[in-house]
Amino acid sequence: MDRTDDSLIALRRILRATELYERDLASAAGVTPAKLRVMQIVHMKGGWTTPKALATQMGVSQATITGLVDKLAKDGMVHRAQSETDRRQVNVMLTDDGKTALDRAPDALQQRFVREFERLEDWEQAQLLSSLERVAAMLDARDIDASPVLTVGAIEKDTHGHKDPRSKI
Amino acid sequence: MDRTDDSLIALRRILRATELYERDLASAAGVTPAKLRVMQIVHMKGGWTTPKALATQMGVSQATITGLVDKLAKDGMVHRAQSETDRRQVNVMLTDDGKTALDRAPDALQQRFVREFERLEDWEQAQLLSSLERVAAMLDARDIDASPVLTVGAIEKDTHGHKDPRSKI
DNA sequence: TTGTTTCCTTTGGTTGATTAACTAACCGAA
DNA sequence: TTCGGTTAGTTAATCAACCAAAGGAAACAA
Repeated sequence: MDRTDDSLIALRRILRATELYERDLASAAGVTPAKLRVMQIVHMKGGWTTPKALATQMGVSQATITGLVDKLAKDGMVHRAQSETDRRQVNVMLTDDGKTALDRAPDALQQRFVREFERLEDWEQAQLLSSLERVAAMLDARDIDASPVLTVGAIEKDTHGHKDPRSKI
Repeated sequence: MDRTDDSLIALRRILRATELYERDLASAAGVTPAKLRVMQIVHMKGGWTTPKALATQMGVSQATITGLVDKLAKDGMVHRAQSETDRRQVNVMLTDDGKTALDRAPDALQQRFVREFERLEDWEQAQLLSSLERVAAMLDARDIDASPVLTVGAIEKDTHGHKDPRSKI
């Protein structure tokens, strides 16, 4: 019985599946994964956002965002426009082509997860959620720092105070 | 209470933690993630293996492995030796320096998971394992030969029918 | 006004990946 | 035994995605 190894294997399968889906998704939309991520975030933010916000959310430097937006602009997926309120800022907006491309890339992984998840019994959903949050806490150093000793009772509250507004899969 | 959303968020945190960890490794001790992965696999295989096996396991092309092994050899972490049984083959072996470096650059993320996991009660381990395997099955129906090395980079034994082996989230 | 900070781009890299073309070695069948 | 096909690995050219450092320009604070 090697539960630790089996758990690691399961975890890795989850990561691997996500990776593969991300790639399929991107090729369905005709862009690379990183560019698709930019477009998804722009869409999620209501159609426009700034390079700064993109860099923060994606966890990369602004220089990287400049490069990605350059390519997306050349592909006609987004366009830049100077902010009227702060002329240092640039607004990155989806073009109609960009929106069309996004539509062609439905989030298959998320859809599949949601479909399967909602088919589960109530108690199964609760257990899965609790387990996932626990694993997330185990891997996410910020939570470890915040509460170094995890107890069963701590599971419920350990996502509160999580500032980082991250996207779903 | 939206369990589906919360589960997706937890999943995303798991992916995110892995992603960030891999990047952090790059800045630590000069060991880049891809090179470390090569060394881990060589170690796992008992101290030596071939470029072909590395390419298959990591899901990248042989040319990529050549490049990585080149750099590792230049760094003095591995060395090449022609196989005696098949002179087309090259054996990639860890040097003493390589072994030392592996010890010094442990897989912090995996270690953290293992440490936390093994601190859990027996029934908690069982529940976590069952949940992880369930999620893995939900996301990935394929049968992947996964080894217990927790990295985003793929380890896939059977890449047949997989035309485009890329990596990196 | 002047100095500082913020937002973004430019420049000049590195890493990790690809494909295509090539060499060398093995292997099976005529 | 030698020819043709397959396999293993390297080389070369290229690309995507990242970064750090060094700006420019606008906003802000003193």
